[in-house]
Amino acid sequence: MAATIKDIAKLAGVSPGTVSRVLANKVGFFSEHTGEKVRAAAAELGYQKNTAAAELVTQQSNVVAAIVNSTKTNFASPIIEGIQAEAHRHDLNVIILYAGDDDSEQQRRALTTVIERPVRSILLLSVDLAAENLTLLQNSRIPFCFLSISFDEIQVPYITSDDWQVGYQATQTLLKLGHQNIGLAGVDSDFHTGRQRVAGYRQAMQEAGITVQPEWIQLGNYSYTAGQAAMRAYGANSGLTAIIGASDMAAVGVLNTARSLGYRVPTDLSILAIDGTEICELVQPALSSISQNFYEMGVAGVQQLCAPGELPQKITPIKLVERDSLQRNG
Amino acid sequence: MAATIKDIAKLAGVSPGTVSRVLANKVGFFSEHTGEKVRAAAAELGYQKNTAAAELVTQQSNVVAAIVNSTKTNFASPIIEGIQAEAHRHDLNVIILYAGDDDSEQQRRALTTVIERPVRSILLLSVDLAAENLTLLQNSRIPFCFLSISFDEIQVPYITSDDWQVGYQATQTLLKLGHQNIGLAGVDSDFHTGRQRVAGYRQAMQEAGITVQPEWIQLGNYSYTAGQAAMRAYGANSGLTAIIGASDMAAVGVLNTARSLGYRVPTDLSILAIDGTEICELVQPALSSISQNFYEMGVAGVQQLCAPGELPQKITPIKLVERDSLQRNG
DNA sequence: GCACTTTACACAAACGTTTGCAATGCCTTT
DNA sequence: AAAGGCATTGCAAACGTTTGTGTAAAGTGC
Repeated sequence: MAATIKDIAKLAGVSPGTVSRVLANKVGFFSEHTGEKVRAAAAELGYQKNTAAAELVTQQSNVVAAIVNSTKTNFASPIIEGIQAEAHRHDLNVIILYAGDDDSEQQRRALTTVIERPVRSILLLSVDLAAENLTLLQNSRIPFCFLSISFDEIQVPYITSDDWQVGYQATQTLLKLGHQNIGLAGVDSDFHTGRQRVAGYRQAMQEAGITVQPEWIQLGNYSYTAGQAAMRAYGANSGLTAIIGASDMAAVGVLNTARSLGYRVPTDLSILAIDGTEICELVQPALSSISQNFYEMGVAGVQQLCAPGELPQKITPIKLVERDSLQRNG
Repeated sequence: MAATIKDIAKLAGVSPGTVSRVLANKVGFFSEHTGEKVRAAAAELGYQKNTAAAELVTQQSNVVAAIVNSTKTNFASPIIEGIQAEAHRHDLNVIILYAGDDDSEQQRRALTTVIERPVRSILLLSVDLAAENLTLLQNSRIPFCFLSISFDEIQVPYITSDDWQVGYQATQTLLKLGHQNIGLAGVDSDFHTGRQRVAGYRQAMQEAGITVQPEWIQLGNYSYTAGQAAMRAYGANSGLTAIIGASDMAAVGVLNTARSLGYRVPTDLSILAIDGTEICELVQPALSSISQNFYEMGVAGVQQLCAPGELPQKITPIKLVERDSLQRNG
């Protein structure tokens, strides 16, 4: 139904090849006169290019796909913004797919819809791919890069913050304020990211000569409810004077539950969030955070995929952002 | 480089046509024996279908595109979840594009990347299309539907809440609690949605016999900063006892700024949010809200596109969700 | 006016599929 | 044994582009 290059050719009285060259603006391949004719015909027919067909013959595409693990993770937004901005600079288009939360079936669906189509490269935002899906991805021979997640067991390109440093610096920040009994809430220990954060935390505590009590580390999945659960586990008489939320959401969970348990924040209890997204500024008191540069991760992700040969694993910087949820102890 | 149907054909010793039929599992068109052979060959070569090529010949696609107006709007998530769920049920794939905030150039980019490719239909989440982009969309002849936005001037399919009712019921809720001086903060009056909310608000006030003071309506773009600005404009001695935030974000802006102005919420000031997303539960006090059923909008959106002939404009229900930010006046 | 280059275009193959049609061979039926 | 039916498969066209090659006409230099 839609007009094709052939319709234009017929209307303008030239060959399809010529139309293609005019529309692609291959200068030097057609006269002023035919250029005019073709463009007029195209406009008259309301021509829309069928890029899929073009990609079929050129065997290349200018779309990069971003697969994100959940609609709920709030840090995906700045990463995507970074991707969009940098993609724009390289004249690439971005499509986004949601892969659900650790649902390997949904992951597979998202993955195949992009693999089966001509996409130039794939960015995976914080998605922990099931083993069979990783093989699928690797077999596709499409360049890819993980963002905001790291691995130790497998050798794949990724860009993320130094999670060990995240844990270490968070803990150091609180130690410097005189805190000794410091909790770590909502962190998961199943994946590399969480393990690294815990390791950084432990190292900082050890250097300060403090023995970490087992109950100080409350595991979870970084969610709001994980933060709530952690705080309930600490209880009203935890003896803690500071808590690190393993994510912003976890920190908010800690904050709200601590309040309902009777803590005043930051007077009785300091809270330090990890991530530093928008949500830190929305709650009161605004949460101080070890902030990741998510935007930069997105930018670096598409750069890495545009300039192969670069080293495949990159670390983006983190920094402490002071807001209102920390207070010196004693 | 990647294996094609021809490679499989060669390896299995059959024709490409047969391979296609086996892989598409067209029963009755091939023998058990060749089925085995072909599948084995496909597996051996790690074959990945080129769906773009297939879509070229069949002239149809199973992907629906969702275009969202910004990475920042927090209600996009539940809509997308609804879309995904319903799309899955119809065996469709979903891709998401970001169109930026009222940036007609970015809109055009997003639009053309989907129009130029075989997509079955397009869902536009809360995006207010520039006139020329609407024409582009309409000329493409791809079925589309707007979500969470409505129009009066133009005749297009959309699914959203009844924004007049939103404004009316929000105001009624506060009136019933005995409030008289009620503000409306952060609403925009440039588009249909905002105008309707204001109209509903005015009607409810008028029915209660209250004259709306001009400064009670503070315009804005539904953002956190719009809420802040509105509350600063009201000031510490506003005379208001209740404020409707035009969105969750605006309501949070109002909340935080009110606090810093010395108001206690809800003791001195009741706040009612519009939207009812997750954020209402994260702040303290948790914000009561007139909640929209965003998930349902997503579901209805893909249903509408799967069953043409349905009426093109649909209203999803709203409801009051009581949390902790409202209090009886006097 | 000849050989040569340049310009401007048409032609056709190719990309990886799907699918209508034709062809083959076997099995029934009469 | 001829005719018809059916199961299985191959062949080739088609989808909408891009692009290398071929070629006629026009321009250039001597």
